[in-house]
Amino acid sequence: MTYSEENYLKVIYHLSTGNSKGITTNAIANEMESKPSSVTDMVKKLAEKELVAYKKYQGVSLTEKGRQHAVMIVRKHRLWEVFLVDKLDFSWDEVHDVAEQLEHIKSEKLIDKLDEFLDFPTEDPHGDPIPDRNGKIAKMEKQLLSETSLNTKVICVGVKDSSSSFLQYLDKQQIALGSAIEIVSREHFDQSLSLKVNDKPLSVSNKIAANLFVKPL
Amino acid sequence: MTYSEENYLKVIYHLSTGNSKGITTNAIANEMESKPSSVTDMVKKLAEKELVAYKKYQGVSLTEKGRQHAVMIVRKHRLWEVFLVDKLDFSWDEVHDVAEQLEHIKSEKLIDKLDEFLDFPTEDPHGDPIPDRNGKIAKMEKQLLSETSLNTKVICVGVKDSSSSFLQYLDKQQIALGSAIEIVSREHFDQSLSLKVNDKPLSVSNKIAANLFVKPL
DNA sequence: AAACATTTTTAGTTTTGCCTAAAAATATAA
DNA sequence: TTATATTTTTAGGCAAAACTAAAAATGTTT
Repeated sequence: MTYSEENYLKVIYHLSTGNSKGITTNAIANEMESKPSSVTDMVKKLAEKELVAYKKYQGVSLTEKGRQHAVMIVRKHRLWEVFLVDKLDFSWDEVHDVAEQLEHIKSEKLIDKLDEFLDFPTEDPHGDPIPDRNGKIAKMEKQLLSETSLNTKVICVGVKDSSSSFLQYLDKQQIALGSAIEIVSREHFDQSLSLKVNDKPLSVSNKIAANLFVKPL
Repeated sequence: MTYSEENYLKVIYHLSTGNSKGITTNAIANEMESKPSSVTDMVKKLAEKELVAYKKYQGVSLTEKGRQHAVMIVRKHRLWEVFLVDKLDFSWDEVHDVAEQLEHIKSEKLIDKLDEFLDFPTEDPHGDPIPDRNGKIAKMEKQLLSETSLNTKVICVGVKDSSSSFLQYLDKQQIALGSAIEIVSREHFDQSLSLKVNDKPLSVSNKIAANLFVKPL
């Protein structure tokens, strides 16, 4: 499996979650910052290897085999992120690009040993679940802050958008995984929220709230 | 710098140590398990980028810029080897292939943080020196066991050949870095040696002795 | 120094992964 | 439902990195 094939599988995997239909070549091309025609080429190759199911003009979807491969790449990516943050003191907004490279290292032993070394973490630094060595993903109860009702006490358990600008905003506001959040009021006009984050008052836009995962206390 | 270019630089670097003249395309092709014609192509490209000095039919040598790059790849390779052995419990005969992949990961921050995490090791698991972040290599006093005189007490500090078959042989004989070795006698016929390794008697062929680095106590 | 052998380079292909431009299929609108 | 717009695929090309086979240069013998 080449570097490039792995990237395609990963992208198709991510586009698939919560999307039951076939993934369009356009969507893939957008995500990969490439061209639809390039995607068509690669998708044919992946179909040849039975990693995706593909019918012309109908989009693609992962086969079970393809899904299994994709999940393993995600596992590697997220384990490396934990390593970078927990062991090498990277911050959560710095890990993505390096993990993108590390996820392609081929050695089952390496990844299982790393898993053990990190104490079998179940989530990465952004709160995303880490598949176990069999590809099983423990799903966590979580909801968007924007969809949470008033006066609820919740804790922050993840981010939807993990762009560094969003993560740096959260750092600035001292919101981290594990932060206690209470929704004090919701502005009707723009859906912005008044919060208490670790007992300190903070006002956030709906866009912020729509990218923060929380779970009830 | 591509993956392939890095591999060429690394190979040229290794062939250069202890070899003042230009490195032949044939030598490089042998080392890389490829063909001389392929080497010629790549060498031209590297010369274009001023990483090597190259004159047709005269072989290649690294420029200072090329040497600096090569040393950084070696630094990464050896640091990752330390990581694998010290932190993930790999044995010294298992690390090479994985380190070969990891050495191409691009992130200065990663490698400096890793260095720090490992406590700034000066040698890799085979006793080879690890260049510091400026490319400086501390050279260690060491000699081949085969060139050591009788009745000398030495300790094992490295291996010349780091193939897994040799390393596994050493494991079996319980010879490791730090082992105390005394040369009891040398057989004139085949230059084989009678040793005491950690006070236990052991007889080894000249070939073994010619691949073990030791230093006087 | 000429003849032969070896090494190195050149020339021309192949494969992979991408591209552009044009054609084909599908989706949307009048 | 036909016309128009959008999406997707095909066709043909390009660059990187490898290869084979042939040509050129260098080395080695006699």
